[in-house]
Amino acid sequence: MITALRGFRDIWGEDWEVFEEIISTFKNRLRDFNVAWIETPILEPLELFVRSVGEFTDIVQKQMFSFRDRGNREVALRPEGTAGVVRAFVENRLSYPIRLAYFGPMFRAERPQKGRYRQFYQLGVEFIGFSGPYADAEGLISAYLPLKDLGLKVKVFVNTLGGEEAKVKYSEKLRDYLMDLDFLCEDCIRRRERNPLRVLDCKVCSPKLSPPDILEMVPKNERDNFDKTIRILEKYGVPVERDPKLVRGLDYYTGLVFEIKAEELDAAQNTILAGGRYDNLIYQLGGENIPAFGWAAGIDRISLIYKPSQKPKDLYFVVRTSDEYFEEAFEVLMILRNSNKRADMVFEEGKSLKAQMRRANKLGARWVVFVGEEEVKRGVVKVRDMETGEEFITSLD
RNA sequence: GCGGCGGUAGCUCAGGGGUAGAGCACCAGACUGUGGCUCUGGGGGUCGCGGGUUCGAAUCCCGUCCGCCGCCCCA
Repeated sequence: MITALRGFRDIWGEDWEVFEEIISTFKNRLRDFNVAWIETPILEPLELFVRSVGEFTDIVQKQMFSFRDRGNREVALRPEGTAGVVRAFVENRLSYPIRLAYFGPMFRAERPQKGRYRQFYQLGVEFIGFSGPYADAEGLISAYLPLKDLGLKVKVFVNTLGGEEAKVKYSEKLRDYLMDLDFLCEDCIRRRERNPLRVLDCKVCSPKLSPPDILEMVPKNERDNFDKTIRILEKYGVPVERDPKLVRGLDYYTGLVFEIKAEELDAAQNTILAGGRYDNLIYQLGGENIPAFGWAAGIDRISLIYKPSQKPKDLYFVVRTSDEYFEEAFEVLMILRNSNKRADMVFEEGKSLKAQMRRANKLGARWVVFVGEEEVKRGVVKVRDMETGEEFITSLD
């Protein structure tokens, strides 16, 4: 048997319906934010991700599906959505400001786990040409509202990187601070040299730390923006919590960063949506110097906790008393479908009426339509309501 | 990429050197035109795959693939 590759999976039936409900909930809400939808390629030049996500990030260093195509070009399956959308924005010279939204599969060669796949689905937005605290706030609100619509219990964590300079400066200052400590765990001793920001995430060491706060290094205007953004968010009903340790794993973020976590999920996969401001990326990718803000939601993870709405299927199921009336039954089936009814019947021959009824029941049919000698003779059908058991005769709908 | 645990019927799992099991699901019957509930019967597995040990392996050993958990990282 040939099976799917590690970390890749099939999604069908109820699982796919859950996906669709989640996506359409986002679509409905994002419509109110006046977004335009965009579809970009799954395969892009490797260089695009090296330049945007960051050459030294883990994603680029060890998690990309990259290879040479037949023309010997270095290409990669997209590990995230922002790079492609920004590339498309620059390449097609889209007018701005513009709010773009996308949905599609992303690929990362990570170790699979629950809620963590090598092909996973993200729905995201890029608000290009918008800046300032109101823009940051509306961007975050556009992420929060769909999650509320889905009925999820979430917590919003925010922080600011205060611009590229403040980010670098802070990283150095933090390293200095950590170098003087003698109680760090083995992992953190290794981390403090290469990636001091990660030490802040360590479950063991973090509680013992009193690290310098990045806000002390953030320029005053950035700090004012950050404070004002939080005030706006609170005014519009988005409860936020500052997490001074929050730093995103992609290099392109420059200002506000945020993560939304689901309370119902374990820490390993509880971040269901994340994003932030990236004011330099468009310029870095050959465009004008345009500020932007974006986020991406992990649909696979959201589908782990979303409880689908239980809407009954109004399915009509046509049964025949004998295969003699197959043709008439099929005719009824097509009449139902032509009047836009969801309808089905048993196509295998030699199935007893009882077996057909069982099938109808299994598929959750609301109505069963009988076609038999009596009905054919009189040019009518008998309809049974499967919930109440009531039956009635009617001419063809 | 590293560490731990696991893989037996469609699903959830028991069995742990001597003929492959249960529940659920599926199929068919139980007053000859009617589902669900109940009863009866039935089909279905090269016990993840490959190699080794053994008279004999689902069972023990090695490898490998896949899954889950943790690390790393992230949606």
